[in-house]
Order: sequence, then C-alpha cells, then structure tokens
Amino acid sequence: MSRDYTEMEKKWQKAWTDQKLNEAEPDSRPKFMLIFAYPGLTGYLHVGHLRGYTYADAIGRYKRMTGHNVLFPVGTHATGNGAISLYNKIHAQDPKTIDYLKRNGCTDAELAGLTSPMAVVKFFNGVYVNEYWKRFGFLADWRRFTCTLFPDYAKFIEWQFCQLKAANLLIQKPYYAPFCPNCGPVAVDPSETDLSKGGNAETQEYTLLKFWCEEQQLYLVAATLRPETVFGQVCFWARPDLEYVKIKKGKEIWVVSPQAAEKLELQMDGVTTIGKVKGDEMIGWQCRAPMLHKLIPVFPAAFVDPDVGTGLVTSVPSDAPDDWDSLEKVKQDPALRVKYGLSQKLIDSVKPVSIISIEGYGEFPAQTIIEKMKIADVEDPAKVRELMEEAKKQVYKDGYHMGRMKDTCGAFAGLRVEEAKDKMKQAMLDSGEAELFRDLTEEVVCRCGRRVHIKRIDDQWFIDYGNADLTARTKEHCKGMQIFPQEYYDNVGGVLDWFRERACVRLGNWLGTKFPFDPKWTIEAISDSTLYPLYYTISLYANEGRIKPEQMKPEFFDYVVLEKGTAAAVAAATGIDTTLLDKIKADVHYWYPLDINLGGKEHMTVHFPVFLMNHRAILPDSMQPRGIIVNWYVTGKNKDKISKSKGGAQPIPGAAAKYGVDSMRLYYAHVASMFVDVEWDEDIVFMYRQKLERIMTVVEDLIAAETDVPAGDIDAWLLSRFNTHLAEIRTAMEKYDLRQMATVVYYDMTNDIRWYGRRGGKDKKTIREALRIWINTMMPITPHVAEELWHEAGFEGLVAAAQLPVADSRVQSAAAEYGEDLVQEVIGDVNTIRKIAKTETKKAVIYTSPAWKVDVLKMALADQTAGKLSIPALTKECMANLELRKNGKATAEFAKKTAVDVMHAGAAARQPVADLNETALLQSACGFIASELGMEIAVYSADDTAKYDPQNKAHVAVPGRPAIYLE
RNA sequence: GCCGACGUAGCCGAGUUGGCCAAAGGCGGCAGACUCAAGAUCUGUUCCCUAGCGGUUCGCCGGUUCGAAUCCGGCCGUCGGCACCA
Repeated sequence: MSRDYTEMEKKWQKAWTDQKLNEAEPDSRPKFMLIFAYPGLTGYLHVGHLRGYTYADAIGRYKRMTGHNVLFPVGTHATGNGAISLYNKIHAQDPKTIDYLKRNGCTDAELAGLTSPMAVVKFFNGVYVNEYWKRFGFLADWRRFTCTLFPDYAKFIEWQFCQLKAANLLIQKPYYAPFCPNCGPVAVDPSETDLSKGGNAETQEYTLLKFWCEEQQLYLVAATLRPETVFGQVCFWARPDLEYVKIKKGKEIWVVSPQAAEKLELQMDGVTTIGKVKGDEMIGWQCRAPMLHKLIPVFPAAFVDPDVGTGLVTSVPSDAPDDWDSLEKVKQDPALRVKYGLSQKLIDSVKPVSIISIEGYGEFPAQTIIEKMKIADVEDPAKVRELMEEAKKQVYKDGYHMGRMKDTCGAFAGLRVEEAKDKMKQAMLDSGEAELFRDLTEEVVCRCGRRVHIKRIDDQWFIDYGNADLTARTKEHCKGMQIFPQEYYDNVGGVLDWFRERACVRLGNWLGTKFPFDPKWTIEAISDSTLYPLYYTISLYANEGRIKPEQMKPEFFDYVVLEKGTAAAVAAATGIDTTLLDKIKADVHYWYPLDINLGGKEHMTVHFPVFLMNHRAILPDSMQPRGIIVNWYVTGKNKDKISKSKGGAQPIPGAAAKYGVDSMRLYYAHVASMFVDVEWDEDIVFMYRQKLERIMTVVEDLIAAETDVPAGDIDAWLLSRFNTHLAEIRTAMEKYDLRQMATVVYYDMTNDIRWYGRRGGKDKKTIREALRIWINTMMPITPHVAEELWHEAGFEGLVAAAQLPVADSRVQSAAAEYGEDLVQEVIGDVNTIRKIAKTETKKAVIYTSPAWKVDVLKMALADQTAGKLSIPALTKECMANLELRKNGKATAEFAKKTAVDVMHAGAAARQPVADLNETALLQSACGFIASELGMEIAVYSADDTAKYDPQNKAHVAVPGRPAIYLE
C-alpha cells in the first residue's frame, strides 16, 4: 500500500501548531528545557545532521507526554565569514556555487535575492527552519528562534562579556595566530571554514639558532625543531643557488631566506630588510655554533627549502639523514671543492659527532636509518625525497622516546632526549644564542587567496578558562549532571583541566558581535555561543517587538537574569515597563536551568567545556545546566564524510519526500545507539519505511478484526505484556535510550500483537486498550504515523497532546507471560527435534513435569527467598519427605540441578515456572499447537498412569521443560 | 606526537556492575506459505555436531578467576579532539 506521507505529515503538523502544542509558556507543570547545539550556517545540511536534531525532538515529545511542560527552542549560528564568503561567490557568479545552491532547491528568485551576506544568513535561516526542522515535525517553539547575528542577540553577548570582565576572566596577552594580510586572523582547521588550502597545517615552534660570523659581522640564522642536537653540529648548510636577505633586527644583522624574513617581520619587532646576499657567496664562511662555541664552515646543500624555517640549516649528520647524505655528497664530489674553493683539509676536518644513543641504532642513527631503508639504491629523486622525510620522522620519533644524551653533550650528558630538548632550548634562549619562531607545517591560503603566516598579536583578548577556581567549581558541578554517554561523564573533568585560555575575539571583517571594550575586535564564533540557551527564554520578547535591542542594556539582563537591581530602576534606565520586566524575569527563572544540551561528538572538547564554564562563571547555582547528551555521526559509505556526489548528499526535503519523515525518524532512533557512527544507507531507510507500513497495516487489521467476545487468557497475556512494555519504556527513557524504546515499541509490541492474533485474540476491549497504549508509545519517534493511527482508531483529541499511560501492575502477570513463552518454546522444540530426526512425523506427545519435581522447585524457591538455599540443605529437605524419599537417587540429582539453577537465575525468574499449571495450559493450547505444527498433539502429565509413552520419555520432563516424543 | 573512545557472527549493530550468552534485533542467505503482481506480507531456519545433550567463538597475544565478549597488561586497527570551525 502506498500512502501520501507528505500530505499526512502536513495535516498533522498543522493540527499541532493550530493547538500551539509547540509553544511553551510557564504553567504549574514541572518544566523541561532542551536544545540541540545550534548549527553553523555554512550552507545546506545533509541527512546526517538530522540525527541529533531528531533525538532532541523525540526526547522533548517523550517529556511532554510524561507530564512536563517542555521548551524546545532552536536557532542558528552565523558568526564568522561563512556567509560573507558564500555571498562573495554568489556575487562573482561562481558556477560551482550556483549549481550547488540550485541542486539543493534554491530557486532563481531566491538566488536573485541573495544580495548581501545578511541576505544569505536570512535565506538559510528560512531553509533550516522550514525545510529541515518543521519538515521533520519538530515541536519547537518557533517564536523564540534566534540567530547569532540578530541585533538583540548581540546585546546578550555584550552583557555576557561584561560579566566575564567583571569576573576577571578576560585577559590580554600576545598571541601567535595564523594571519591573512587581508582578512586578519583565520582559523586553520580541516573543515577549512576560513581557508582555501592548508586546513591540516599545524603551528610548529622552531628554535632559531644564531651563528656569529666574525668576518662578516652578522648572524647566520638557522631554524631547528631539534635543539637537543646542537652538540652534533659540524657544519652549516646554505643553498648556493638561492638569494638570501640581510635583515636588521634590533642591533643585529641576520641572514635568512626572503620568505623567512617576511614571516619574521610578522612575529618580531623592528625587523627590516637591509640587503641581499647570494647563497654561493656564503659557502666557505666560518661561523660560531651556539652552545658548542666552535667554528664550523658553511657548505652547500640541495635539500634546503627557503619556505621552511629560515632557509638555512645547521648540520647534525649524526642524527639528521639529510645532513648525513649531504655531507657524504660534499666529501665525494671534487667538483664542489673546486667550485667553492673549499680546501681538502677543511672538508676532512668535518666529521660527524655521535651525540645520542638509541637502542637499535649504531653510532650514527642517521646513517643507520639510511642504510636500513636502502635509500641509496633508489633512483627517482622524488621517491628519495619522500624516503628521506620518512627517515627523518622515524629517527626523530625513536630518538625522542628512547634516546639518551651521550657524554659528548656537556652538561646535558645522560639526560633522556625528552628532557634534554627543553632544557637545552631554554639554556640557549637564556644566553641569547637562540630565539623562538613559529611557522605552519604546510602552505596555508586564505579564502581571499592570500598566503597565511603566523603573526604575533600583542593585545589579544582571551577568556581565562585556565582559571583554577573556575575549573574546580565547574568540575564539581559536572559530578551532579546527567551526562551521556558514561565515558564522557567520566572524562569531562579531564577535558576541563586541559582547557586553558582561549582567544575570544578576532580582527578583520567578520560577522559577529563587536567586543564591547574595543570595537576593533569581533567576538569569535565559539565564544559567542556558550551561554546562549539562556537567551531563548528572552528572545521571544525581542522577536515579538515587545523589547527593542537598544533597550536591552546590561541593567536589563542584570535584572531579569541575575535578579540585580529593582524593576523601577531598570524600567527607568531601559524604558521597559516593570510588569514586562517581571514577566521576563519570571520566565527566565521558570525555564532555566537547561535540562539537556545535545550535540555531536565534535563538541566534547570544545563547545561543551566552554558552555559549562561560562554558565559556572556567570550564573548562580540554581541556573547551572543539568544534562548533556553527545551523539555520534551518520557518515558516508566507508566512513567518508557524506559526499556531495553520492546519495548521501540528497537534499533533506527530497529524502523526506522519498521515505517519509517518520521512516527517517525511526531510522535515526533505531539503527544504532546514539554513541556509535552509522553509515548512511538508503536501503536501510527504506527498510524502516516498510517496517512502519507493516505496523500501520497491523493496526488497521486489528481495528477491523475487533469484536465483542469474552476475554480469555490471551487477552490477559497481551495486556500484561503491554503494561510490562510501558514500564520498560520508562526505564529506558530515564537514560534517554531512544533505541531501546524503539525496539520495544516497533518490534516487541508488534510481535506481541501478532502473537495475540495468531492465538485467536480479537476482544474489542482488549484491542482498544492495547492500541491506546501502543499508539501513545509511537508518538515520540514517529509522531505523524501515531497521529494518523490515533485518528483511525477513533481516539479523541491529538495523541501529541496525550499522556503516556502508566504501567498498571495489577494487570501484569508474570505467570501469564511465562505461559505463552512455554507454548512458543514447546513449538520450537518440536520443530527442532523434527528437523534433526529428518523423518516424517505425524504426532507429537508432550509430557509435563511430574508433580514431585514441581514440589522440589517450590521448596528451592522458598529457601532462596529465605536466603538459605544450598544443595545439601535442599537435598536434606527433600529426603525428609517420605514420598520423595522413595525415589531417593533421582530426587537428590534433581534437587542438585534445581538448587544450582535457582541460585543462578534468582527466585523471581523461576517463580512463574512453579506457579503455572503446565498441563492445563498446554491442554488448552493443544489445538493451537497442533495447527501451528500441522500434526496431531497429545498432552499428558508425567504422573498420568494412563499416558501413551512408548519410549519412556516422560521421566525427563521437568518444570518449564516438558518432555517430547515424536512419531 | 598528545588526550579520549571504539574493534561482537556474511553485513549493520545489542550485550561490557564477570555467571542460564551461541550471544537481542535488523539486513542478507536458505526452505516453505500466500499471490495476476510487488525492493510486498507471513512461517521456519541460518557457527559445528546432534531427538532438544554437547563442542568452538566476540580484533591479536598473554594474565587474573571456579568462571571472561565483559577485568588487567601488551600489540594491531578505526574514529573524535588537539585551541580564532561549531
């Protein structure tokens, strides 16, 4: 059967909003406020993003149907340059961008309206709200929607920063940032939000080593990542074919590559280029090596890269494969000697010095690795370069972890490399022989096209997340929070400890709130999204125009949030009347604290810590967050990010139309736990769609089948099962385990209904009661289908507004539930035996346990309940009974088995076995079993003297496990 | 490199306070039913052996224990974060 899902969804969505089910106003119920971490407005989202959002809506709906007044607000994060960049591409008519927009459903008219970055923001705000969240049936309070670029939101952020300042958590100090000459500081990260190239680059700290060249009265400056190797320096490398520059740095003159000079200017004061010097000119110069204080010669080397470090390199052939290799070349190439006028004596005087001992390496680790990797045998220069890089990394890694400084290393002899590195660096910095320099590990290019380098920014503002008191108080609070998964709860304290100061403002042309203490700065993207859930309690009034941004002065927030000042004074300062002020204040304190903040796993070490710390820093105890849920991703095939070229990039509205919103919601909820990644697979979504359709058919068949008949055992069984399921659902949802709930509702309950039908159940009263429960439980995850079925079943009102029934323990019966298990088990056993026997069978005889075994079981249960069950005790007890004693050996054996079993499983699990009259149950189910198996069935008690038992099977029957004979 | 997490049958994934766990559920496979037909639905089955017994499994190696998918150590592999992306 094919349904028009889209139409059905629209119908019920309209019914919900007509009744304002999504709009949250304070009342007398307990409140529940949850959000998902708002998404960055970077363009269209894909089906993976809906996973977390759907969890939030389902949890909100569940809370609503269990007595809570739920506030579920949404918003978007647009701070940064994403919208500017997108706008620029649209403006430039970039074909790829236009195609991307159109493919995702942007019409020509809409495209024509994207005439500014803010227009882009507004457009996507509409897309997210209408095409994603409303489309998916979310019961979010749309009236409260906010965006980080709204003027009222800015007022809130300004206030937040005033609070941070007042708490002494804003500090200023120099900072080294990736910097574009056009755009200012940029974020270097793999998502390349700000970049067109180089997202994987890292900032590396080099030690600049200064080599005094007496005859030239200047310093040759080399950059190294291995300051611990200075005792192994034997010469110095320059590229003869390059032109270097002389720069003046204070009173000193340095020689570096022009590229390095440009970078140094960004990081150091008073650096100016004053001249040039050719590489080949320098060959043969003598310079004094730092730490070693020995003269070493400048030799030519081809591997030197002017873009890396300073374009000059100090040579430590013992531990650097490139140095080893280049020194070999100098020694073996007579032409070089002639070309640069180097004397044989000078060349001979340069010998590697062994400085670090590493297990598994020889005297000279660089030599060892070159030989081990057989680099000398490789012809292709590109391949050689690659191998040399690998060799360098390997030697470095082994040296760093396992190496120890040899006696040649002066005061540092004996130290592990790990320790020596920092100590030697510090010693040279202290003596003025070295300075620090930061560089990126690969070429980074800004979205504007300019090359990005590291720049020192002197007056950078930070939020001081390293503050010990704040960290301690935040950690303390976390202990009382509900944080899922457990692993993150256990670890969040460690994350908070690790968190240190974080730059919170940036220069350049960015969208965002201006820093209130100096408008040249814009508050950056993470810092303006830490306390924002609070703002949803206020945004309603700004969105409705009842308060104006210019009225939202610090006094306003002080009053409504922190309850500082008086309504009269704040009214005078802001022009907002006192009634409204007090209404807003009441709202804030009704809704806050936040109960759940739900977000993807990438938030664990960035957003969640700052969210927690800003709350702790600014708000009182009564407003601290109560819960965090982390969800994992939906990935493309083979764990790639969902690729735009494959199915996963199918626009969300398209997927919703194709599968139906509820199928996708069920897919998200059930396909895996929240805490594992899932591969997007359309076939699996389709399967969930079929599952839902089957359930709808089952319900409709049930409605059609119901008649007024007397209720029987199977009716009691079904109601017992469903009430048990209600209890299971509540237990699962205490941990927000949507997957467990989905398993119960869509699988276990479906199977129960099916079994009920198979066993001939059709009592109208039972069916209506079961449906009432079942459809209710479907509401959180598949609300549209639930609403449709609720309507078809003729129940009143909207199920979205209904309350989940509470499990009624009076109709729950362990014995009734167990009885049906036994029937199924008997059928299963007969099938198994029939299959193994591989012969034609026409008749099955079932023998239930003899009464004496039931008696023994009852004794064991009583003993277990009294806490005194043991094998000898039970055996003795049995032997005290004269009847049992007659059959002493068998009784003792059975008593032993029973005791062990009851001790394992517990009395509660076995009680129903003892309570059930197996013979009566199986005899009454006899007809059913016969029709299921398609053979004749006879049921006897093992005690029945007139039973048919040609193979003497009856004696193996035990309670819960009837014996079976087939013929 | 550092911090954290994960690794389960053909596949996706439950299970991890150690004990009815050969291990839920789904997909896929096989057999059957129904059917004009359906990526339909229903029933049974799906590690090996077997009248329900039993045997070998939960990345690899070793250890603790009466007992380990669950605890400990090492190794291998995957994922996230690593500071101006949320």
